[in-house]
Amino acid sequence: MDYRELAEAVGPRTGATQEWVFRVLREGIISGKLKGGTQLKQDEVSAALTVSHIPVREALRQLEAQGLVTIHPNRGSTVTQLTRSTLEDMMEIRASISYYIARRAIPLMSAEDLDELQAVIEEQKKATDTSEEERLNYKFHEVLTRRAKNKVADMFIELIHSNADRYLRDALYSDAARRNQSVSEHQAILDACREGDAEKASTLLHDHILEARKYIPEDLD
Amino acid sequence: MDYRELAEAVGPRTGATQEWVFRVLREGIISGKLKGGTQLKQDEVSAALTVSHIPVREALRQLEAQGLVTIHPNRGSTVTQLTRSTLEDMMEIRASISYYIARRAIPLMSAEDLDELQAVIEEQKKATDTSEEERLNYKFHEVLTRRAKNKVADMFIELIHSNADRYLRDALYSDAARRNQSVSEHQAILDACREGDAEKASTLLHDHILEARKYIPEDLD
DNA sequence: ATAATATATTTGGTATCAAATCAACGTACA
DNA sequence: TGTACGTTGATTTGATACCAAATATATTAT
Repeated sequence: MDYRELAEAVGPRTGATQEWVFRVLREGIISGKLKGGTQLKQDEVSAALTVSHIPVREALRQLEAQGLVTIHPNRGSTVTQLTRSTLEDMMEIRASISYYIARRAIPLMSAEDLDELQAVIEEQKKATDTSEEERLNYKFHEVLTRRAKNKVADMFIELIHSNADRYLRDALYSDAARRNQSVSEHQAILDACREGDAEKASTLLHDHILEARKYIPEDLD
Repeated sequence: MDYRELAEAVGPRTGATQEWVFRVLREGIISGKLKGGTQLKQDEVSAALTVSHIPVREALRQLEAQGLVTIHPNRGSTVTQLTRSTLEDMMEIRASISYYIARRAIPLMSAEDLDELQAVIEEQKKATDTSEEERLNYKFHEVLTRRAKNKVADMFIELIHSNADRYLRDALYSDAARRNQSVSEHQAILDACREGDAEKASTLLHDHILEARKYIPEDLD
């Protein structure tokens, strides 16, 4: 893997070197360019990014703490390879937290919030390429999450997102049938929000997220 | 703060230095010996533990990723000081995840599991000192969590535990009334498990955990 | 063929120096 | 008076050079 290519996508080194290395590797992993199992040799990374091995080590430790990298003591680091089972676990927790989020968020939602969600759905209907679809899907859930005003929920959802979605992307956004179903589920959730039926909306959101379990790749483990 | 004292409590340096420093600081923070807001100067720590500043920095980065330490760029690190609001957020997410955990765990519980939970409750009734009470309370929830077999739930619950409980300890275990209430709630949860009523047990557990919100110290923020 | 040993590679750690950052303080100037 | 501007000092941050420990690979001897 060409780390310099990843670095360019992230932009020039601003602020702390460690933080920059962290962002470069993180983006590489989340985007899927660095696949699960890839070895991340300290000297290779530091040479490619023209930094010393010190900030690289720190970046790797941080990535490990977020689950994105697995450090095998004295044997190097690899991009974390998730198992089917762990991905299932993540989807179930994401669904549970999202249920809570919706229960919290819906009573707090303004007309503008509902319009914003509707606008996202309209964009989704027109979306063409995969990355646009992914961005909009993220946006829909992000608007809901933000409204619940729970920082810990935000963090956990973001953590699951950064770890899991690189495995789900292909399956979730490749076929049109799945995409249409997802958008109409979003519409149903929004409709329930409009009716002020928090219980219904929360349950729909919960089940909508659990759907992703069906799209976990077969060829893991 | 005397870091060497903390180091002794953790034990001798085995394996990687970085890992040892991490454990020393982590234990210090979780136990409450290092209070929120305490400055953690790299040179001070590295001098006290007779290691270089490199493993200290790595340990601090990891602790930051877990929320236990806050790094102010170029201005040093402090033990994270949680706000009331964040603690409330944590309790609500802990309750939501625990609801899921109970729903999952109860159908999987064997007679031995139920006996184990009952045994913990009996011990709780006899417990004298605070640290024993805390250990048993942790144990009760840990048995349930373990049975749900969801690694991500384990991690998140553990993360919240390590961040929040140092703030709740005093209030939760100081007065006897609260303690008795907690134990009888555990009993009610176990009874519902015995009846195989997962919905009831889950709801009881959820509300039991939310109770902790009432015991968040006033003097935060 | 297999066990033991040597060699190379990689990680982990230390010492030391240089640079960057930021707070705090003080001074000049409007 | 009080705001703006430097200066100073403490501290973090990063780099370089070097070494030690662990692991993997190759080689040799039995």
